[in-house]
Amino acid sequence: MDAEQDTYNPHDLELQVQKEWDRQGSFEVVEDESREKFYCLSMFPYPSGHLHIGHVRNYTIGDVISRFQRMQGKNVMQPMGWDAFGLPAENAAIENRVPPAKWTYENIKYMKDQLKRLGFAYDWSRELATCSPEYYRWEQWFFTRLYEKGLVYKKKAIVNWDPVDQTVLANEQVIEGRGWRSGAVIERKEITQWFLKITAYAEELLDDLGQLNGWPERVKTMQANWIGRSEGVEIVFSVEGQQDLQVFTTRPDTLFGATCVAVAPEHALAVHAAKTSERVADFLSECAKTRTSEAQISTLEKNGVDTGLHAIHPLTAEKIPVWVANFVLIEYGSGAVMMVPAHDQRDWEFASKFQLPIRPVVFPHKDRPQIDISEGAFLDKGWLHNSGEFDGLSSAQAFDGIASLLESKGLGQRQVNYRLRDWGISRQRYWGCPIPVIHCEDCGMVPVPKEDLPVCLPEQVDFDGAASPLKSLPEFYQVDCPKCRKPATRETDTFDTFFESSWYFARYCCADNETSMLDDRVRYWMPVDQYVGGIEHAVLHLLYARFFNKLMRDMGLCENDEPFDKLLTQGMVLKDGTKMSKSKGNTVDPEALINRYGADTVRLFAMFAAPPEHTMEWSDSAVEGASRFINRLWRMVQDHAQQGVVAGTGVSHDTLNDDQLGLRRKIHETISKVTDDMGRRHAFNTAIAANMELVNEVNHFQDTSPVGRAICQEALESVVLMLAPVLPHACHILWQRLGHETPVDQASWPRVDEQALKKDVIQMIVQVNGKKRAAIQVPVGMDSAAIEKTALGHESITRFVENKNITKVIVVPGRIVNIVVH
RNA sequence: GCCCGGGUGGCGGAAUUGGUAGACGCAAGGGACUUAAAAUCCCUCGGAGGUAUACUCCGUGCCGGUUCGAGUCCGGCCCCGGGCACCA
Repeated sequence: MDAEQDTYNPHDLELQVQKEWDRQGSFEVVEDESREKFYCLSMFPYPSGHLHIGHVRNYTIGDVISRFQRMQGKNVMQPMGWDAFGLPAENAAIENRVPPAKWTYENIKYMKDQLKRLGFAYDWSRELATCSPEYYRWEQWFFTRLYEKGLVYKKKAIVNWDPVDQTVLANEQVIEGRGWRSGAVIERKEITQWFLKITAYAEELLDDLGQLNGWPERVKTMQANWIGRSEGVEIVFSVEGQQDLQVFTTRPDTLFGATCVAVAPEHALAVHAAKTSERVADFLSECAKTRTSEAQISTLEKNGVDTGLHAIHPLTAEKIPVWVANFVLIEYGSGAVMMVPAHDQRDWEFASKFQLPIRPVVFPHKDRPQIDISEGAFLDKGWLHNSGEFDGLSSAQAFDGIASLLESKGLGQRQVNYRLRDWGISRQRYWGCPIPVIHCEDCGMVPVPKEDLPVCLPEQVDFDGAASPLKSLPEFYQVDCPKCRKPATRETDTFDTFFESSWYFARYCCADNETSMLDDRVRYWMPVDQYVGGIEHAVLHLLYARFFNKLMRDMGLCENDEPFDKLLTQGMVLKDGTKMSKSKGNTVDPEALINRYGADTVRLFAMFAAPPEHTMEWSDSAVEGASRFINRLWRMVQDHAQQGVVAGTGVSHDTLNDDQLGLRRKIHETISKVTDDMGRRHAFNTAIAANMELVNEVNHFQDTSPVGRAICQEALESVVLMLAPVLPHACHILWQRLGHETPVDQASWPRVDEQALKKDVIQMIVQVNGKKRAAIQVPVGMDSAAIEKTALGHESITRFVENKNITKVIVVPGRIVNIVVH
């Protein structure tokens, strides 16, 4: 062995090992019914140009899990691809005068190289990019099938409109109410858009959360709240001289307290009122200047204006005013609410501001209609008063009674409402998948037939950023109607990029199929066993992907109900206390770290710094320690190997001395802990810490006898195997040094030797009044009474208990003794 | 504003089921080796008192509660982060 190989030189070594993997095709997999499969997927990146540290964290987690599962003997598929459509490519096109396609493909090339340098065990033969026609043709086809099934429709929706650039802006492009390029004040504008009926699946999407046992509770909670199922009543208020007004409420028991009805600024009634009232018209144009996002709307000061119209209360026939209010959302329910100021805080604030009557009808006491609502509304359920025939009933009884009465009069209907809205998928942008529809004057909307797909996005375009170039490309939009062959117009909107990321996980199973979207291989690989990605995707992406999976299932394209069996939501990597993003310019480029320390160090650091689900604040000072550890392990294995490796690690347990037994116990305690940490808990940071502890112990173990060296070999082999998922390059070489010919990525995970774990005595802590006062050594299996006696006999304990009354002694065998005195 | 998380030494974090708070590592300080530096090795390292590696008290964002025992459970607050439907 030459001296040069004795020093750890990550750059040459990593390149050499990566070449070997490539040559062997180590991570290319095929379906094999005889083996248990494991599909490990990390959320694919947007090709922004460079990997940032959040990617490194995400993909290292996925890679460690994949390599760990390989060592458990599973047939592991870990693919990678590119979420390649999106706004940043358009921004770059404007900035650098380069077509989005060119920019994107160059980024992909660069980032793929970066991923390879990190040594991830990807099956690159399955690589896909969503901006390639081979990929998006199938979602175009899928869309046309959904259209046939009636799951797609058009309706008007509000967008951010830049009146100077004459274009639609994304929320992100609106900076403090102004267009990011033009600086013009943004307006709300209604335009016709395509929608997917996700609400038709609301119930199943909610119910099936119950079978996702491998998902974090918090993600399921967020999704459940997002879907927002609520049971209530849709009530009809007739309006003088107008169409009836439908109002949904979850609190029909408060109906007698309704003193006003409010509609959203976009509601037909409001628009009608504006024709005759200048005040209403002014208010609507004021509202039209506010942002479209819910976050913005909800922070607005509550404001409104009386339309002058009156609604008829369905049960009392009282005339109550109809207002327009800026906090009523047109997109939720019917865009109108009944206001019950006494029992809804928002309504209470509104009524207080505009001196509308506040009429309490639900009270905390059955017999005593008294309540103080001078400081705020009474939100709890209770007992009804001032409610006609329903006086004296509980809220629950009144809910039923009032609902039934309204139904019998044809003035209302029990209804389940969802907060979830249908998914608007149209984008008035260039760099996206063309929506495959043709508008024909005679035939109406005509989906592009399968044989005409894909509708390719022209890639050589002039792009100035104002409006989509597709709208000025007659060769793109001037087409013949597929039905009647008359001249017609092609849709120039593209899909929301979430469309692409909603099914890529299935396509990886058969990325090479040129004749259909999915095939039989999906049945082998799906569902994804482990999905890894950022917590910021907890609702939107993960909900859309679940929805698409159900659509695909209902079309017979796959069998599984849910796409992701287990989910690991990786915490954000923050820089300066906030999310890293290109637009904020606070990203950390891991490349410099790889150049300086090598990929293994970067991987080790990313996994050791924090548990995967934690948010972590970036700091580069600790990388040094990760590098030091690899060097130490390297030297230890080299030193050991130089004395000659020990073949076979069989040692006769009965003949070992205490130190030897101690190290063997440590080895197997570590294997036991690390297996659990990596396999079940995904606590990679503590798994690494446990290996570091073991390495420290080996370091202090000075036994050079044949038996001692055999145990040393066992320890080093265990560490190399357990760290191979994290440090695949270094461990590849170290495993060879320890005398193995089969590469470590094909080795089996070490097994726990139960015999080595045996202990004769254990330590127990003795407390007095809950404070630690002593530690005692007791034989394993000692009964509680004997433990108590030992504890009370300890000199540090007698000091604390003498002259006091012992009221209680709690003994938890194997854990603790607590003596209660006073 | 609404929904979901988080808050433990100088720093990242550990404590898995309510049972020894601070594992492992970083930074810092001291020492060994070296002509020197780097690397490496050894020691100290939550705060206060104390000669002390004896011992005592305090200590997990704040206030209160449950319990023999609370970082962990419950109630109320404060601060920070994520999402809020056209960033991905």
